[in-house]
Amino acid sequence: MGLPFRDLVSPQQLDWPALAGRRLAVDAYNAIYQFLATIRQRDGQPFSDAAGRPTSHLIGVFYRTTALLGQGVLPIWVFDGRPPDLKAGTLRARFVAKERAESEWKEALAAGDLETAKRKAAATSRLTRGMAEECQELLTALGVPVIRAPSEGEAQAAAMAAQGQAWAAASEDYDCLLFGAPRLVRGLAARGQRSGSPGAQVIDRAELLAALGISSEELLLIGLLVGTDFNDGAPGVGPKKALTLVRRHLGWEATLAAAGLDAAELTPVAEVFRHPEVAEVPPPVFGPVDDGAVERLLVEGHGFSPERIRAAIGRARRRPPVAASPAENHGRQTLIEAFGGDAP
DNA sequence: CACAGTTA
DNA sequence: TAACTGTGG
Repeated sequence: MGLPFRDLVSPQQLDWPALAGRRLAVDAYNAIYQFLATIRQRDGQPFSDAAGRPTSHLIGVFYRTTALLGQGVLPIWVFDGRPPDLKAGTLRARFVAKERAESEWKEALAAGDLETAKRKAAATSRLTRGMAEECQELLTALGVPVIRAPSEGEAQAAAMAAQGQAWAAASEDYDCLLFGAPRLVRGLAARGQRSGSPGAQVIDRAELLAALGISSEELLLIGLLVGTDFNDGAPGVGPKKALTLVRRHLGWEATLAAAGLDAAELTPVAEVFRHPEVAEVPPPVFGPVDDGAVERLLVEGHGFSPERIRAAIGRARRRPPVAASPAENHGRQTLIEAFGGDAP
């Protein structure tokens, strides 16, 4: 899945006030897949409405978004378009892995092993076109901008951060860094309004390169060596070995050759990262929550509890004040700007 | 995942 | 108030 960069990066912890007033280009598919994997019952069965239609994606998107807004964080949800042709192999492998997890889930259930069952069930998650559209509809009703990327959502999110339309890209996958995001926000689980709640971690791309002593192209090389969604990587080479090799600064061809990879074959893969297919998008605008539309979708459409929905919308409206001093406010958007000059 | 109710 | 546990759909 994502690049194994955990051992290479040293993230900086951010509390909620540090994120307030900032726009985040959220990798929607990454977040929703996590919701589908984790918002499940004890036996691994996903949540569903009375008609048996899944609702885990809606629960996750709704509560994540209202929690972020309640913290003053401004999420722009960026959805995937058509995957690059080079991803076909990865997509096939994922399909096979899901089939396998499906049978292992059933086996665990038959054996009465609920813990394994839930873990296997998580790996069967499928995000359908209809589910993505439903999430987009919900987000629009919440007054939150939705971007449909032409191709990879992470690439679009990275581009938006690079262009300053967002402060950072938000994803659990490190791929955003290869796509050029200047900052990557991870761990965006918005554990309530509670004091001392964790907030999130940020990885600054320039700081990362400086700390590792490598260039942008060399970071891409590490990706190619360990493998991405678009290539297999060198056998036996993980992040540590890849970094050691890249630090010899042998250059593009020699580095790949040293790991037994064919540079010519990897040029199109590198191009996906260097020049990803992204769209120019208008400045994202946040609007007011359309209570009626949210309730129609969640309460009437899927049997959510109206009390819970109203309570969460209320929390989303109760945003913290914008940063106190101009210095602290640097790089942030005031809530009046964010809400199209119509702050409540 | 995030909420809500419970417990100490 | 914080930590824990069951529930939501």
